[in-house]
Amino acid sequence: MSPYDPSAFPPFAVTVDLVVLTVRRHALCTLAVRRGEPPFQGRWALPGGFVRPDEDLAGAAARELVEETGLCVQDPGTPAPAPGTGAHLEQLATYGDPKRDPRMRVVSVAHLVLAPDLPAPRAGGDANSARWAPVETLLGPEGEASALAFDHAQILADGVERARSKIEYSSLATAFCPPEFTVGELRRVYEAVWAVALDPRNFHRKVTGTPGFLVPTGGTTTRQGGRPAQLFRAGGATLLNPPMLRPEV
Amino acid sequence: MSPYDPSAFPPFAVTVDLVVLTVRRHALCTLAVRRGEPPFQGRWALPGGFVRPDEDLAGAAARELVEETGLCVQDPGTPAPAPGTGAHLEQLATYGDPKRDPRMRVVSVAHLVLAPDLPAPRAGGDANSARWAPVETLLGPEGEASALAFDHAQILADGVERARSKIEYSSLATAFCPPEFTVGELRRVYEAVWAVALDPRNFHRKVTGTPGFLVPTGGTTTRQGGRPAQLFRAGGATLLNPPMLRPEV
DNA sequence: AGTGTTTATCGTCAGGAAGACGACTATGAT
DNA sequence: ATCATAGTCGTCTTCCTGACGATAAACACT
Repeated sequence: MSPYDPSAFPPFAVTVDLVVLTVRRHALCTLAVRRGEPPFQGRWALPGGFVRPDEDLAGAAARELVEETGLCVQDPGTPAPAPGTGAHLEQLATYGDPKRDPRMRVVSVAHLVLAPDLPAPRAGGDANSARWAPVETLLGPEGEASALAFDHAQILADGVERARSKIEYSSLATAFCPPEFTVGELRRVYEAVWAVALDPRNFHRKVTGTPGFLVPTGGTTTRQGGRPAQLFRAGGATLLNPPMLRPEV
Repeated sequence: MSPYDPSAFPPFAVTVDLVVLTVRRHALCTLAVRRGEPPFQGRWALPGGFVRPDEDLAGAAARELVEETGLCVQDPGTPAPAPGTGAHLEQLATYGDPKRDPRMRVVSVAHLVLAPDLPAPRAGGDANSARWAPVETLLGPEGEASALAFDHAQILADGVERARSKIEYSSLATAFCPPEFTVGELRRVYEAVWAVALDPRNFHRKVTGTPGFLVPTGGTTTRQGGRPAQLFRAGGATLLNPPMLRPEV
């Protein structure tokens, strides 16, 4: 058989699933929707849906994101024209185990979205309920009652690990922040994503000393209490060199 | 419409494509096959083929790899039982632009394979010709006559970039080496993949000083000429911390 | 007004890692 | 014997980080 015979191919369903991460109340949270139908009816799952015949994968992911959250995505691939605006979206990995969906053969292209803290999930489309859940809860002990549907626990774990490692060597952590933010707010993002405590003084030295990472806006804020802090925007740099080091243990 | 209605979904063809990288004569090379039929007849392309209804994505990639090269893959996920044996395989990314194949909607899950230098590509299966080509050649100037079919130039570029960055912080470079190798051979792998020159003394200090990276076998070899060099096997460590630094510029 | 608390920011110091590079060693080739 | 080639061990300087002291500027009390 020809490896590219277009007339005889096994048909697959292709979906996109979304790992939408944000930082809420010092914890890394993800968007979960409750399934309204079998299989896994009533269980939590990652948002997602079928790819349409005429859209590409990133487009399908962006569409699902708007439908579920109202969030707009910075043009993928293009360096953000207005850093801090909108969310970051990237492809995560593809999951295609023959048995991952009991009904049929579904290949799901998972995407990772990093978003600033949002007011509240609007249950758009057909999702009759949606919520931000701490990833600790969803990935907690094995066999948890709150376990995610399908292989979504694995997808979420992969997405979280991707985010954890990517903020080491890129400026992506700013995607969790509003357009203007303080060094302390950025530090709390790192602390939430890595679930560690960082030294405020060394962190400040590191981020302000990395060229192109942060651009001072001139303003200050006191919204965190304490001494007023300088406000920054994300700079043009996307890669951190040397990287931010994740503490051991 | 329900996002998971199994009865009405747009059918896609799902394929795997392989970026098989190796180091030959101090150059990073990839496996290319010549297409025997339209579209892109006579052009070079990455090896690949349809995913079968009952196999998972990594399994399809491993099967295609055996068909094309005879190469066996270490059980993916499992830490290599015999490091240096077989090839490393991992998922790279998924390409699903609606127009990427002019005939039909094809979503391709690209995989990356790192292999030691192999004798010669055996044109297995139906590939009437296959060769190792330096990635420089295939990715050279835009609009080259030798350009790859479909979006395979993009896939290859992504695979090369993945390999280049992954040998920074992992011990994956040993996947390009035979089971036993010298520090100099490993250094030449880094030099070929990164296309840079590295200081032999600092490189030696770095790799021998990283716990778990290299295990001396006791033997020595002189196959490179010059003073006999110690032979090593890949150690159990998979992550390099701190990473190997890629020289700037 | 004064005191404590919180957060931000600057500075100092010691230790580790890396780049540059000198020196020596052990082979084969001429 | 001499040279060329590769491998291996050291040294020195520089940069970065982690640990942590000290000061600054706001707010909440009393």
